[in-house]
Amino acid sequence: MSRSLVSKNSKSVSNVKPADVRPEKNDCPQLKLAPRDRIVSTACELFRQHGIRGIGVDAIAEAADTNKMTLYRHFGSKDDLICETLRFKSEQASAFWDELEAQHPNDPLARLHGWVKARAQCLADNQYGCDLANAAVELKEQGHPAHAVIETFKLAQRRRLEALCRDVGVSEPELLSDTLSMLMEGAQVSKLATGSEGPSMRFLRACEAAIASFCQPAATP
Amino acid sequence: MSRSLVSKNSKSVSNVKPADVRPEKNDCPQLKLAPRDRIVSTACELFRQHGIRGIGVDAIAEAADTNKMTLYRHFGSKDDLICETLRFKSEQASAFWDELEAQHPNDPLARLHGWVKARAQCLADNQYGCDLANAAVELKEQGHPAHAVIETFKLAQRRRLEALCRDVGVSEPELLSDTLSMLMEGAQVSKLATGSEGPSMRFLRACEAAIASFCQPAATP
DNA sequence: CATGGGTGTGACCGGTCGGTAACTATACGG
DNA sequence: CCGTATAGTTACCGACCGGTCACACCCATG
Repeated sequence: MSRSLVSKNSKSVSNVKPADVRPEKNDCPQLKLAPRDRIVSTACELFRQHGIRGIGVDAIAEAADTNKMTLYRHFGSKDDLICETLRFKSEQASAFWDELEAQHPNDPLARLHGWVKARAQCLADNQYGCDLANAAVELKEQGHPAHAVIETFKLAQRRRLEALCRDVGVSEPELLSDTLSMLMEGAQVSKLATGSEGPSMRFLRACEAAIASFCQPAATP
Repeated sequence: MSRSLVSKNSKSVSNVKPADVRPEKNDCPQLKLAPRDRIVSTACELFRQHGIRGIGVDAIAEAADTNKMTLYRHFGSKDDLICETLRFKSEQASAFWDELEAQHPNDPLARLHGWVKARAQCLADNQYGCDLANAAVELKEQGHPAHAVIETFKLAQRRRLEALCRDVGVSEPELLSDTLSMLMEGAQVSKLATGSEGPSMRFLRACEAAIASFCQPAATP
């Protein structure tokens, strides 16, 4: 008598059909952006909601209020589109850093706390984690062009955070920077896996504690 | 003149065909375990390598040196199999905790450091991160039975780590526990996204620094 | 030797995938 | 007003997906 001979016909792993997406077509009318831009931003959203492998090009095109042919005229393949959406997200993140710098000029510590606060807010706002990191998890085929985009993005983020920690004048800026990076990345995936009542609920306090401990003259006795 | 009209016919998002997997069939002969167990452990490995959506039931069955019918006689659906592999991994993790307890009886602090060291080793050894967390990232369909398995697992892990921190007698055990959880989760996905030269390279030091700072009477001035 | 449960085989199903072809409709700049 | 470029439409392709069927097989137990 073997175990688990139950629950047939679930189908929940299969992709999302165009019909499931259509109702959201006009949620963000995007006021007649160029088709290409509509496709990119729609793909961003659908990749994030359903996963890269979980949504088809047909559904993306339809949700973007266009069609597959037009999509393929702008992007040679789905992989191309994936890379483009990741680059798009990269640029948004880069803009966030510029904004942060503008908000707290000449005050690195305020910038660092601003960073933590913004990340915590972002964590609370969306339930899908970092698109770039999720893509890295989802796309296992090594050599996939997306990996280069992801790595470039993560490297840039790391550099900026490390530079910020250095500007604050903290002891061991690389260690603090990488600690904060891991806390952030971990908070996002943890929220996906465990829900908002999991470890991620203490993300902000964990970051502040880490920063405080590195601002002390030395944490070792 | 629009951008990126290049690179057609990549296909790298498509699933792995049985033929691609067959050569590895005998890598781990598993010495004629029962078909059911061969399927579970093979599925574990292939899910981890290719992602849950990236491998088909046919390929799993073939790699397990059996066939699709037998697979479906033991597991009513692919989703069933997914859940079973996640439960399998959960049990392995649970066994790891027991082992840890046996290695350092009556010495919570050694146990905590042992945990960090083991996690760091695991991080160095495998390149695929936490299977349960990866599944959470990959399976966006809410209501998927795997989510319950994942949540149960993560909850158990969190409880054990928090109990350990409490036993150590640290200040704010929940905060340290969740900090370590996030560091670990973050290190794994960061390694996937950024590679082994990214933030994850400082995972061990980050953990030790966190523990040290919580062992101080107080980190706040 | 029979019988019956677990296993292997191969064909098959409807559906979706990523991607393409051929043709039409629209917009815009000269 | 025409030519060109872009966008929309429909149908199609081969491949693969998760899942099922009927049937032969093996082998232990009675």
